[in-house]
Amino acid sequence: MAIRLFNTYSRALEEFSPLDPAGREVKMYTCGPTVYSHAHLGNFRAYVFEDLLQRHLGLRGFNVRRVMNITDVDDKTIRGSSEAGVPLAEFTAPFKKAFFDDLDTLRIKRADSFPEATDPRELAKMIEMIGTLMERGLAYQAEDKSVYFRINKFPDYGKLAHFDLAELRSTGRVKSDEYDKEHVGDFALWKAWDEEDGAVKWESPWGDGRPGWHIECSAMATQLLGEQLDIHCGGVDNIFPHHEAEIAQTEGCTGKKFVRYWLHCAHLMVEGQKMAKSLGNFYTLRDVIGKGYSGREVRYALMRVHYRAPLNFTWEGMEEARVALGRIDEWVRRLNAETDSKDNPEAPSSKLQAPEKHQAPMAGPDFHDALDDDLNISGALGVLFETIRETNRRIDGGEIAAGEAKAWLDWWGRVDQVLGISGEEAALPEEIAGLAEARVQARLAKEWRKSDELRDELAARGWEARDTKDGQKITRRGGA
RNA sequence: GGCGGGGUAGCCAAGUGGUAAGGUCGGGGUCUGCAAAACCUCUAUUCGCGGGUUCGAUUCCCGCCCCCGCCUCCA
Repeated sequence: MAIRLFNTYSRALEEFSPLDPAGREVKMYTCGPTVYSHAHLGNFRAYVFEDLLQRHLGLRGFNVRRVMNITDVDDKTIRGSSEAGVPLAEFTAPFKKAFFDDLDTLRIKRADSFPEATDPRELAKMIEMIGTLMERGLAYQAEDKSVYFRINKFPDYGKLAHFDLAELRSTGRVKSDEYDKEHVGDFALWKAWDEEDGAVKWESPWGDGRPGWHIECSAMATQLLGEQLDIHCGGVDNIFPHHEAEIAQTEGCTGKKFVRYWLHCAHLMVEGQKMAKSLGNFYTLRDVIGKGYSGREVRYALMRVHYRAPLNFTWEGMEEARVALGRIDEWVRRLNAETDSKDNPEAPSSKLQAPEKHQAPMAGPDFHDALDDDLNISGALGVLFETIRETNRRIDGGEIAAGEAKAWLDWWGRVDQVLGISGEEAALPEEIAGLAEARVQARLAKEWRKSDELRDELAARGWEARDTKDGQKITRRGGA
């Protein structure tokens, strides 16, 4: 089954085929964070979506080369460093580190490179591109000394967002100091230095200053991935102007189609509104972890809604994620028990004849097929949970042989290559083991009151005691 | 005003021209010393509203309503 993706450019589902179908290489560029504070959950929704996309393409045999930029110079980083009274690089460093820590917490695979806007090599590329645009009359230096892109010279400007330039209407977000431009829609390629920038400046043919935001991505993408990309992702708020500008700049330089597939994810909402730093209604990953949730629980909560639908962040949703993951964990444990507990791993399980060949037996829709359809995660999770219920039912009935349990674990392994949500068995702390043993003794003595107290005690510490036909089982609940 | 996304059970959310996946919550069971887990079972005659096409529409067409976002540097 072919992979189909919704392309913002055409506003239609398109069958995915990379530039180089033979090599199966996919060049993917994803807009990264501006490191002036901690990224918020809305940002991470986008990164989790991109991670899911990368993992699914990987499972389908594509070799994804991904680049994610780090914006470490802009108005906000400059303001932050000046308020903190430290050099720009010193101000952004801890936020860069925090960003990578957060990626790890959410089990987001690292991109192949994370270029930074202030890297001299990247700056050189930006200046080179601006120079080319100047030569071609696609850019001009205004009276304020800044260099702007001349959108009237680029007929395709507006094609991605489907905007008619004549219809552009100001929303008051235009800064008043941009009156030197030929057209209100012209955007800065190089921003001339002014006093507020302090020590932050680089030399260029047009005087000291710093790069505009958009040129950053054009330069890094072409420098690291080439003039044409397969996939470019971001949040819907990047469609205009950011990605529109990227197309104009890049194609203005190369004359080639910049991106084949534009993918954008919808916003994360809080109480029905977009989560945004500018609105002050945002949570950072650290806020949620601080409430006792684990990275994989957050990952699941961000991933479980289709990327093009708005996702409302709620604590109820976090609880649901916790319960659902606990169910998956328990299922995996049971399958493992079915493979472990049999006396002879060579022999089929005691109970029934074991079929020799256990391809995970699915008639009907497959997990990965669902994802082929524009990352239909709900459909895919539906397959997973139906599988869980069915295999649990058969384990209850003693119908699963060791070989089949093993086959299901293999199936889960492939599924989790994409989901990245499997739990890790936490080692039993001595203290917990002691309480558990005391409870076993109490139960043997039929001291129910004492055993119930010990169960509560364990629960208070995040461990659950269950009495099964094979004796007491201690498992970690929630978290991890 | 222009351009998008969305409106399906308490909540989250798939989906198909033929009569509604899955998750979660809640009720009832099996099991258990009691629980928990797991499983079984119940919970939308109905898919924002009104028309139309059709033997039949949640699914196609037309009109309308509501929510959210973008419209120059927010993922």
